[in-house]
Amino acid sequence: MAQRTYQSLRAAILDLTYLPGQAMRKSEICETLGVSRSPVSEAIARLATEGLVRVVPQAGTFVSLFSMVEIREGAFLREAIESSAAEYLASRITDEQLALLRRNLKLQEIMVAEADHGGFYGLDREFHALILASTGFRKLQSVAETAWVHVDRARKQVVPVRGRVGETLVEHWAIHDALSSRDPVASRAAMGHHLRQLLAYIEPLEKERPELFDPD
Amino acid sequence: MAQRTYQSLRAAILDLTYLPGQAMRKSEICETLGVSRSPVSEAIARLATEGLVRVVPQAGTFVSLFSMVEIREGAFLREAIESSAAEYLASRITDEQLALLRRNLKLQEIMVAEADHGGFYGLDREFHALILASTGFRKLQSVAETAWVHVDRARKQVVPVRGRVGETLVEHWAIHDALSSRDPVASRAAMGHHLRQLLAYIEPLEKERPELFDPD
DNA sequence: TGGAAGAGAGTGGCATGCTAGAATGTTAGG
DNA sequence: CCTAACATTCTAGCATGCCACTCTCTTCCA
Repeated sequence: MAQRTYQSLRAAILDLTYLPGQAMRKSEICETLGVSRSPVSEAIARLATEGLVRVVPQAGTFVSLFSMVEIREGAFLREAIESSAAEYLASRITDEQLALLRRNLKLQEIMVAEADHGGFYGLDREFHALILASTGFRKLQSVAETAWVHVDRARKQVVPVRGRVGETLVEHWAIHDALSSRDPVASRAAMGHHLRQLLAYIEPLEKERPELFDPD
Repeated sequence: MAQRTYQSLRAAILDLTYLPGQAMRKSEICETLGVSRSPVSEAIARLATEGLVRVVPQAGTFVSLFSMVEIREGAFLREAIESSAAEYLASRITDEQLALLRRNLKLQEIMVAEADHGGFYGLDREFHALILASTGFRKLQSVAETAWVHVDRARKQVVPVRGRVGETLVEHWAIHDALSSRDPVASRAAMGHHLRQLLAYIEPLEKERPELFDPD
């Protein structure tokens, strides 16, 4: 049940139900979720290790502000992980795994045609998860997701405004093509290029919404 | 003070004071460290997220067995992170940072000459920490360390037997040289080559001490 | 004698009282 | 009117009681 409160709080932070900088009152959370302080404390401890909240002893826990340093760091980490995964996978990926990728990409094309951005976003996540899962390493996805969490929180502030599903789809196909031709160098390059795109969309946010950011 | 018990337990697991598979009794830990169950629970929760212990609800907490899959995954992750860091750093590293690396390497040479393996190991860690810190990303080191922890636990079973400080020193210098010549490709290659060496020393352990391993 | 069922001990997880310290609002003094 | 010190109120963190569940050892029956 601590797991449940953890996921609940995490989701609330990511979709800005809890605003950056806002205090998270344990007593409030307890009565809202109908649980005791123990599971809430454990959940907050996990959120603190992820950097989503900042705990000040004997004072309070606060939702972390956006930090351009942490966002860049998260982007760097995910690029390091997924680019290496693509390179590693190029010489090992099976035809079945490639077929799963193609199936996912076909669905992405439908979502683009129907302008279903929510559906596209889900398939985007699944596409990257498929690639990481194909390596056979089980925890890679959770590490990448943890690294990515700060980028993702900022992305939600930007992407509804400036979508780029068309370009994203092309880049996804490029990754698939590099993998299917079993070219490690091209696979790393395609994945790296793809992941570097988003950061350019996020950078301006610091100037547009400075109140959300931690003055590093 | 939960932090203190966490570090204490973590160290005990890493140097095999707690053997793989052994049960960790909370009550025992409480009276040993003289603390209550709350900080112990929090520490164990953190260890569980790192994969160092396995918690079976209402049954017990057990030190994780070695797992060749997790060891390979940790090695993959660290290579992904540090190789990318080396590539990233090649075009950004300052002369001061290079000087710090050189100073560290000079000390490593002394340790090799004096056959002080413990001292060399400490400098080895510092060398890699220096490189990660030079990127300006603050959490990189803790992520790499968390990823590496399973490899490190296995390493301690091997390296006292089969040291390779001489070869390691040569590889460290190669990394430094690639960085100082500001060559991203060579830097990534040198770091990747260096990190891939250790795994070859660990692989045989699975056959030598199968009782320590989780039959994946 | 073997196997299964039951009783007991032990475990992790949740709930809750308590304490030390930080922040804020108020009051007293300059 | 401003400043500084104090008191009140809040917080996180630790200690501890309680409970539901698991495991093991013993006992009883086939």
